Amino acid sequence: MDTLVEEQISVAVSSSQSAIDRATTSSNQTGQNGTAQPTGILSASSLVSGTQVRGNGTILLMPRASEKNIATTVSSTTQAIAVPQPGGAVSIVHVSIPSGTQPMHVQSVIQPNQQSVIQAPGGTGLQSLGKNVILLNKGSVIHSAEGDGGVHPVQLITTAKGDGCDGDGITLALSTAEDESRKRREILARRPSYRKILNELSSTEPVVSLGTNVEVKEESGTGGDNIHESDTSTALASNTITVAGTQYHTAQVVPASAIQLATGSQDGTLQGLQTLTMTNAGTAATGTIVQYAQGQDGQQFLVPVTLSAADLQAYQIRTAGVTTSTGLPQGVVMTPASTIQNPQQLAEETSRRREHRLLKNREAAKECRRKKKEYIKCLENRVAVLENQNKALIEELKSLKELYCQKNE
DNA sequence: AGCCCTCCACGTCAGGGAAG
DNA sequence: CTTCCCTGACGTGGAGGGCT
Repeated sequence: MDTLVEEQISVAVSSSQSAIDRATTSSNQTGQNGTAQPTGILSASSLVSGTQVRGNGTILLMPRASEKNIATTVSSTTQAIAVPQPGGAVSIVHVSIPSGTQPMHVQSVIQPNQQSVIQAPGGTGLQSLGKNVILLNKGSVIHSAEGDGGVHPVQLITTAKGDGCDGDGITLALSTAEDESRKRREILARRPSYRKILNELSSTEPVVSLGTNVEVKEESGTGGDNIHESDTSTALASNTITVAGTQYHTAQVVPASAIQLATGSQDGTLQGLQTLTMTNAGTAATGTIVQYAQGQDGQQFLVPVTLSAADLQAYQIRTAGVTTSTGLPQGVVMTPASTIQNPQQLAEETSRRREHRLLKNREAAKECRRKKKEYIKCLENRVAVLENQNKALIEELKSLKELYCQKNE
């Protein structure tokens, strides 16, 4: 379970010397695209120094040093508050911001690189909140309970890469009144898409994938096999692989070239020279492999196979037991291209493909479980925030009822 | 200590969906 | 259509706790 770090931060905002960085905005901001934006929009360009606008859609306003109790003066303009959490612990942050005559309380659960929910229950209204709290990751939800008890969603407009902007531009805009109720329902009812969340999560993390440079590592517990595979980004040479005492030779990749085959006699003397021209119709990503193996009857096969880049990564062939002084097996028998006639070879190829698939699936399953756990964590955080919000709304309703009763008396 | 239960992580299989 | 990736489902083994 996550350790919830509860912090109490009392914040009064000053105009210039506050320990928190502030993002200021005016009622007529000019956005990054140069167009005028409506009131209440906080654009990335308005952020003051110390503010980090991250590529993953996070605006992080760093408090200076480790100050947590900040005494500043009230400002009528925007204040942005950020609370970094070392170690990635979930923090519940309560912030009191003087706004006019009444303090506004903001509480949030913030988790690095995850969806966060920032909420500000209270009667101070959305206008203040919309200008005050900016710390969110992509996909975050910001709620503000207005005095009427309604919950106002704050629309997050993120100019992502590919839409013509630089990818760092993030604007926070208040939604229009006609959208509010609909969006409120959507935000509250929306079950975050598992896949979407995971995509967003993965976009903020270095992706570990099996690229073209595959490093094959066999687990020590699986028979102690020790496989070394050549880096396929380089030209493949003939390498020797020892697996469980059996020697394997990696194939020689011949890209659209001629192959010279020298067959030797039993005593190893050079009897003749055969030249095979193998045309490689594939792209540069493909290669022609000449593989040779010794069948159960001692007959040896030479099998040219055109492989894709993926296949080249892990390709290996089994050598014949005895080779001549030329380095080529004795009694070479040519087989048609892409036709593996040796049952043993076929079985090995099938086994190799299966092992490769299982390895991939193993990794995928691990990744899937990891993402699922993160997703569940995210849901738990959201539940916690919504419960707090619900509690705050109930309290607000209670106080409003009391106020109403007092007025009527 | 031995047994049982639960939880957790893992590997594998199967099926669906996306991409080429 | 094929290939690859993702994910639910299932089985397995280890760890930890409770009970006898």
